[in-house]
Amino acid sequence: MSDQRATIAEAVVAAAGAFTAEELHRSLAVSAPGIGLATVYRALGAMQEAGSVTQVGQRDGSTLLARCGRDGHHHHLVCTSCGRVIAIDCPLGGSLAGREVGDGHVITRHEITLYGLCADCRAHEED
Amino acid sequence: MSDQRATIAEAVVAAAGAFTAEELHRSLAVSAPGIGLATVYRALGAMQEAGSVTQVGQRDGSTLLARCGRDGHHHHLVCTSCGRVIAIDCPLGGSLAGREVGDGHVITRHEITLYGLCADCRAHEED
DNA sequence: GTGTATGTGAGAAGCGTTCTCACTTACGCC
DNA sequence: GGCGTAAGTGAGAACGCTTCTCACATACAC
Repeated sequence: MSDQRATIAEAVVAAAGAFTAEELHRSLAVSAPGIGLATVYRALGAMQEAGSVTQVGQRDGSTLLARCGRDGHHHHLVCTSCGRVIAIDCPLGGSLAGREVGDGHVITRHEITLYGLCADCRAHEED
Repeated sequence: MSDQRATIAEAVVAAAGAFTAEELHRSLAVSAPGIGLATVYRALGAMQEAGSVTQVGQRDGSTLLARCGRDGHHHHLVCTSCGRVIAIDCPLGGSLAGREVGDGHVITRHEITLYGLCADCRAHEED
Protein backbone atom coordinates (compact mmCIF):
# COMPACT_ATOMS: atom_id res chain seq x y z
CA MET A 1 0.00 0.00 0.00
CA SER A 2 1.34 3.40 -0.99
CA ASP A 3 1.75 6.35 1.38
CA GLN A 4 -1.14 8.11 -0.34
CA ARG A 5 -3.53 5.21 0.17
CA ALA A 6 -2.54 4.94 3.82
CA THR A 7 -3.22 8.67 4.27
CA ILE A 8 -6.60 8.33 2.58
CA ALA A 9 -7.45 5.32 4.76
CA GLU A 10 -6.60 7.40 7.85
CA ALA A 11 -8.81 10.24 6.64
CA VAL A 12 -11.67 7.78 6.17
CA VAL A 13 -11.23 6.54 9.74
CA ALA A 14 -11.04 10.14 10.99
CA ALA A 15 -14.29 11.03 9.20
CA ALA A 16 -16.94 10.50 11.85
CA GLY A 17 -19.84 9.92 9.48
CA ALA A 18 -20.78 9.79 5.87
CA PHE A 19 -18.71 11.72 3.36
CA THR A 20 -18.41 12.29 -0.35
CA ALA A 21 -15.20 11.76 -2.33
CA GLU A 22 -14.85 15.49 -2.74
CA GLU A 23 -15.29 16.20 0.96
CA LEU A 24 -12.54 13.70 1.71
CA HIS A 25 -10.34 15.33 -0.91
CA ARG A 26 -10.95 18.72 0.66
CA SER A 27 -10.06 17.48 4.14
CA LEU A 28 -6.92 15.85 2.73
CA ALA A 29 -5.95 19.15 1.11
CA VAL A 30 -5.41 20.45 4.65
CA SER A 31 -3.72 17.46 6.29
CA ALA A 32 -1.85 16.07 3.29
CA PRO A 33 -1.84 18.49 0.35
CA GLY A 34 -0.90 17.23 -3.08
CA ILE A 35 -3.10 14.13 -3.21
CA GLY A 36 -5.08 14.25 -6.43
CA LEU A 37 -8.82 13.78 -6.70
CA ALA A 38 -8.32 10.84 -9.03
CA THR A 39 -6.16 9.15 -6.42
CA VAL A 40 -8.91 9.63 -3.83
CA TYR A 41 -11.47 8.06 -6.17
CA ARG A 42 -9.11 5.17 -6.94
CA ALA A 43 -8.39 4.53 -3.24
CA LEU A 44 -12.08 4.71 -2.30
CA GLY A 45 -12.92 2.33 -5.13
CA ALA A 46 -10.35 -0.14 -3.82
CA MET A 47 -11.69 0.21 -0.29
CA GLN A 48 -15.21 -0.39 -1.50
CA GLU A 49 -14.06 -3.56 -3.23
CA ALA A 50 -12.24 -4.61 -0.08
CA GLY A 51 -15.44 -4.01 1.89
CA SER A 52 -14.08 -1.46 4.34
CA VAL A 53 -16.09 1.38 2.83
CA THR A 54 -19.74 1.25 1.81
CA GLN A 55 -22.06 3.39 -0.25
CA VAL A 56 -24.83 4.69 2.02
CA GLY A 57 -26.77 6.99 -0.26
CA GLN A 58 -26.63 10.14 -2.36
CA ARG A 59 -26.32 13.81 -1.49
CA ASP A 60 -26.72 16.60 -4.03
CA GLY A 61 -25.98 14.18 -6.83
CA SER A 62 -22.79 12.78 -5.37
CA THR A 63 -22.24 9.40 -3.79
CA LEU A 64 -22.25 9.27 -0.01
CA LEU A 65 -19.78 6.81 1.49
CA ALA A 66 -19.05 5.64 5.00
CA ARG A 67 -16.56 3.38 6.71
CA CYS A 68 -18.10 0.03 7.56
CA GLY A 69 -16.09 -3.11 8.06
CA ARG A 70 -19.01 -5.13 9.31
CA ASP A 71 -19.64 -8.52 7.76
CA GLY A 72 -22.94 -10.24 7.18
CA HIS A 73 -26.37 -8.92 6.43
CA HIS A 74 -26.97 -5.51 7.94
CA HIS A 75 -28.15 -2.01 7.09
CA HIS A 76 -27.17 1.53 7.95
CA LEU A 77 -28.71 4.21 10.10
CA VAL A 78 -27.73 7.69 8.97
CA CYS A 79 -27.98 10.23 11.76
CA THR A 80 -29.80 13.24 10.35
CA SER A 81 -28.17 15.47 12.96
CA CYS A 82 -24.45 14.62 12.92
CA GLY A 83 -24.22 12.50 9.75
CA ARG A 84 -22.75 9.53 11.56
CA VAL A 85 -23.46 6.14 10.02
CA ILE A 86 -24.22 3.20 12.28
CA ALA A 87 -24.49 -0.44 11.25
CA ILE A 88 -27.82 -1.91 12.29
CA ASP A 89 -29.15 -5.45 12.24
CA CYS A 90 -31.76 -6.03 9.58
CA PRO A 91 -35.10 -4.96 11.10
CA LEU A 92 -36.73 -7.71 9.06
CA GLY A 93 -34.59 -10.36 10.70
CA GLY A 94 -33.47 -11.60 7.29
CA SER A 95 -36.92 -13.13 6.93
CA LEU A 96 -37.72 -11.27 3.73
CA ALA A 97 -35.69 -13.31 1.25
CA GLY A 98 -37.94 -15.79 -0.46
CA ARG A 99 -41.02 -14.33 1.13
CA GLU A 100 -44.07 -13.80 -1.03
CA VAL A 101 -45.67 -10.39 -1.07
CA GLY A 102 -48.69 -8.86 -2.77
CA ASP A 103 -50.13 -11.00 -5.56
CA GLY A 104 -47.50 -13.71 -5.77
CA HIS A 105 -44.37 -11.64 -6.19
CA VAL A 106 -41.29 -13.04 -4.53
CA ILE A 107 -38.43 -11.10 -2.97
CA THR A 108 -34.81 -12.07 -3.46
CA ARG A 109 -32.99 -9.02 -2.18
CA HIS A 110 -33.69 -5.79 -0.36
CA GLU A 111 -32.02 -2.53 0.45
CA ILE A 112 -32.92 -0.53 3.53
CA THR A 113 -31.60 2.82 4.62
CA LEU A 114 -32.69 4.14 7.98
CA TYR A 115 -32.66 7.78 9.00
CA GLY A 116 -32.94 9.04 12.53
CA LEU A 117 -30.93 10.18 15.51
CA CYS A 118 -27.93 8.38 16.96
CA ALA A 119 -27.85 7.85 20.70
CA ASP A 120 -25.53 10.84 21.27
CA CYS A 121 -27.60 13.32 19.27
CA ARG A 122 -30.75 11.99 20.89
CA ALA A 123 -29.29 12.63 24.35
CA HIS A 124 -28.38 16.20 23.34
CA GLU A 125 -31.84 16.81 21.89
CA GLU A 126 -33.38 15.93 25.22
CA ASP A 127 -31.35 18.60 27.05
CA MET B 1 -51.04 20.76 -20.24
CA SER B 2 -49.18 21.02 -23.51
CA ASP B 3 -49.22 18.40 -26.28
CA GLN B 4 -45.66 17.46 -25.45
CA ARG B 5 -46.41 16.82 -21.79
CA ALA B 6 -49.43 14.72 -22.70
CA THR B 7 -47.25 12.66 -25.06
CA ILE B 8 -44.63 12.20 -22.37
CA ALA B 9 -47.31 11.18 -19.85
CA GLU B 10 -48.58 8.59 -22.35
CA ALA B 11 -45.06 7.25 -22.82
CA VAL B 12 -44.69 6.92 -19.06
CA VAL B 13 -47.91 4.93 -18.89
CA ALA B 14 -46.78 2.79 -21.84
CA ALA B 15 -43.47 2.02 -20.14
CA ALA B 16 -44.17 -1.21 -18.30
CA GLY B 17 -41.50 -0.81 -15.67
CA ALA B 18 -38.74 1.42 -14.49
CA PHE B 19 -37.07 3.72 -16.97
CA THR B 20 -34.47 6.47 -17.14
CA ALA B 21 -35.11 9.91 -18.60
CA GLU B 22 -32.93 9.06 -21.55
CA GLU B 23 -34.70 5.77 -22.25
CA LEU B 24 -38.00 7.64 -22.29
CA HIS B 25 -36.51 10.24 -24.62
CA ARG B 26 -35.28 7.49 -26.96
CA SER B 27 -38.68 5.81 -27.04
CA LEU B 28 -40.31 9.20 -27.74
CA ALA B 29 -37.87 9.75 -30.60
CA VAL B 30 -39.70 6.92 -32.39
CA SER B 31 -43.32 7.69 -31.50
CA ALA B 32 -43.13 11.49 -31.31
CA PRO B 33 -39.88 12.82 -32.74
CA GLY B 34 -38.84 16.38 -31.98
CA ILE B 35 -39.39 16.38 -28.25
CA GLY B 36 -36.24 17.68 -26.61
CA LEU B 37 -34.42 15.99 -23.77
CA ALA B 38 -34.83 19.10 -21.62
CA THR B 39 -38.59 18.92 -22.12
CA VAL B 40 -38.56 15.28 -20.99
CA TYR B 41 -36.63 16.20 -17.84
CA ARG B 42 -38.99 19.11 -17.16
CA ALA B 43 -42.08 16.97 -17.62
CA LEU B 44 -40.71 14.17 -15.44
CA GLY B 45 -39.80 16.69 -12.77
CA ALA B 46 -43.35 18.05 -12.80
CA MET B 47 -44.76 14.51 -12.63
CA GLN B 48 -42.51 13.71 -9.69
CA GLU B 49 -43.78 16.80 -7.90
CA ALA B 50 -47.33 15.82 -8.71
CA GLY B 51 -46.64 12.36 -7.28
CA SER B 52 -47.48 10.34 -10.39
CA VAL B 53 -43.86 9.34 -10.97
CA THR B 54 -41.43 8.13 -8.32
CA GLN B 55 -37.71 7.60 -8.14
CA VAL B 56 -37.03 3.90 -7.56
CA GLY B 57 -33.26 3.68 -7.71
CA GLN B 58 -30.21 4.18 -9.88
CA ARG B 59 -28.90 2.36 -12.94
CA ASP B 60 -25.47 3.03 -14.44
CA GLY B 61 -25.36 6.38 -12.71
CA SER B 62 -28.69 7.61 -13.97
CA THR B 63 -31.91 7.96 -12.04
CA LEU B 64 -34.45 5.19 -12.41
CA LEU B 65 -38.06 6.34 -12.40
CA ALA B 66 -41.38 4.54 -12.43
CA ARG B 67 -45.04 5.44 -12.61
CA CYS B 68 -46.66 5.18 -9.20
CA GLY B 69 -49.76 7.09 -8.24
CA ARG B 70 -50.23 5.25 -4.98
CA ASP B 71 -50.81 7.31 -1.84
CA GLY B 72 -49.69 6.56 1.67
CA HIS B 73 -46.70 4.73 3.03
CA HIS B 74 -45.45 2.03 0.68
CA HIS B 75 -42.35 0.75 -1.05
CA HIS B 76 -41.44 -0.65 -4.44
CA LEU B 77 -40.56 -4.08 -5.71
CA VAL B 78 -38.40 -3.95 -8.80
CA CYS B 79 -38.66 -7.12 -10.88
CA THR B 80 -35.12 -8.15 -11.76
CA SER B 81 -36.42 -10.02 -14.80
CA CYS B 82 -38.78 -7.61 -16.59
CA GLY B 83 -38.01 -4.36 -14.77
CA ARG B 84 -41.61 -3.82 -13.75
CA VAL B 85 -42.13 -1.83 -10.56
CA ILE B 86 -44.85 -2.87 -8.13
CA ALA B 87 -46.06 -0.92 -5.13
CA ILE B 88 -45.84 -3.01 -1.96
CA ASP B 89 -47.09 -2.42 1.57
CA CYS B 90 -44.33 -1.65 4.01
CA PRO B 91 -43.00 -5.03 5.20
CA LEU B 92 -42.37 -3.41 8.58
CA GLY B 93 -45.99 -2.47 8.94
CA GLY B 94 -45.04 1.12 9.58
CA SER B 95 -43.85 0.02 12.99
CA LEU B 96 -40.33 1.31 12.52
CA ALA B 97 -40.89 5.03 13.03
CA GLY B 98 -39.96 5.98 16.57
CA ARG B 99 -38.58 2.55 17.27
CA GLU B 100 -35.31 2.29 19.13
CA VAL B 101 -32.58 0.18 17.61
CA GLY B 102 -29.06 -0.78 18.64
CA ASP B 103 -27.67 1.27 21.51
CA GLY B 104 -30.38 3.88 21.87
CA HIS B 105 -30.59 5.18 18.31
CA VAL B 106 -34.04 6.18 17.16
CA ILE B 107 -35.46 5.88 13.68
CA THR B 108 -37.56 8.62 12.11
CA ARG B 109 -37.67 7.58 8.48
CA HIS B 110 -36.72 4.65 6.29
CA GLU B 111 -36.32 3.78 2.65
CA ILE B 112 -36.76 0.26 1.37
CA THR B 113 -36.27 -1.06 -2.12
CA LEU B 114 -37.16 -4.66 -2.80
CA TYR B 115 -35.81 -6.73 -5.66
CA GLY B 116 -37.25 -10.00 -6.84
CA LEU B 117 -39.58 -11.54 -9.37
CA CYS B 118 -43.07 -10.31 -10.14
CA ALA B 119 -45.86 -12.90 -10.25
CA ASP B 120 -45.75 -13.13 -14.06
CA CYS B 121 -42.01 -13.68 -14.33
CA ARG B 122 -42.15 -16.15 -11.47
CA ALA B 123 -44.79 -18.17 -13.33
CA HIS B 124 -42.63 -18.19 -16.47
CA GLU B 125 -39.55 -19.23 -14.47
CA GLU B 126 -41.41 -22.27 -13.20
CA ASP B 127 -42.15 -23.46 -16.73
C1' DG C 1 21.71 -0.81 -15.68
C1' DT C 2 17.46 -2.70 -17.55
C1' DG C 3 12.79 -4.18 -17.66
C1' DT C 4 8.37 -4.67 -15.56
C1' DA C 5 4.52 -3.68 -12.62
C1' DT C 6 2.08 -0.57 -9.93
C1' DG C 7 0.77 3.88 -8.32
C1' DT C 8 0.62 8.83 -8.95
C1' DG C 9 -1.04 14.01 -10.21
C1' DA C 10 -2.98 16.86 -13.56
C1' DG C 11 -6.09 17.62 -16.61
C1' DA C 12 -9.14 16.01 -20.29
C1' DA C 13 -13.12 13.47 -21.26
C1' DG C 14 -17.58 11.28 -20.46
C1' DC C 15 -22.08 11.27 -18.76
C1' DG C 16 -26.46 12.62 -16.66
C1' DT C 17 -28.78 16.62 -15.50
C1' DT C 18 -29.86 21.51 -15.39
C1' DC C 19 -29.65 26.11 -17.24
C1' DT C 20 -29.93 29.68 -20.86
C1' DC C 21 -31.90 31.80 -24.68
C1' DA C 22 -34.52 32.81 -28.53
C1' DC C 23 -38.76 31.35 -30.18
C1' DT C 24 -43.70 29.81 -30.22
C1' DT C 25 -48.25 29.36 -28.52
C1' DA C 26 -52.28 30.50 -25.80
C1' DC C 27 -54.92 33.69 -23.60
C1' DG C 28 -56.92 38.06 -21.96
C1' DC C 29 -57.64 42.78 -22.84
C1' DC C 30 -58.51 46.87 -25.55
C1' DG D 1 -57.60 42.76 -35.58
C1' DG D 2 -53.28 44.39 -32.50
C1' DC D 3 -50.87 44.16 -28.20
C1' DG D 4 -48.84 42.42 -23.88
C1' DT D 5 -48.01 38.73 -20.79
C1' DA D 6 -47.18 34.16 -19.21
C1' DA D 7 -45.95 29.60 -19.88
C1' DG D 8 -43.85 26.03 -22.54
C1' DT D 9 -40.54 24.56 -26.01
C1' DG D 10 -35.99 22.78 -28.59
C1' DA D 11 -31.23 23.19 -29.06
C1' DG D 12 -27.22 23.47 -27.21
C1' DA D 13 -24.19 25.23 -23.60
C1' DA D 14 -22.94 24.67 -18.95
C1' DC D 15 -22.47 22.23 -14.71
C1' DG D 16 -20.89 18.68 -11.35
C1' DC D 17 -19.42 14.07 -10.36
C1' DT D 18 -16.72 10.44 -11.86
C1' DT D 19 -13.54 8.02 -14.85
C1' DC D 20 -9.95 7.89 -18.22
C1' DT D 21 -5.46 9.16 -20.30
C1' DC D 22 -0.79 10.17 -20.17
C1' DA D 23 3.66 11.12 -18.73
C1' DC D 24 6.17 10.42 -14.74
C1' DA D 25 7.80 8.22 -10.23
C1' DT D 26 8.77 4.35 -7.35
C1' DA D 27 9.78 -0.35 -6.09
C1' DC D 28 11.42 -4.66 -7.14
C1' DA D 29 13.61 -8.66 -9.73
C1' DC D 30 17.10 -10.05 -12.75
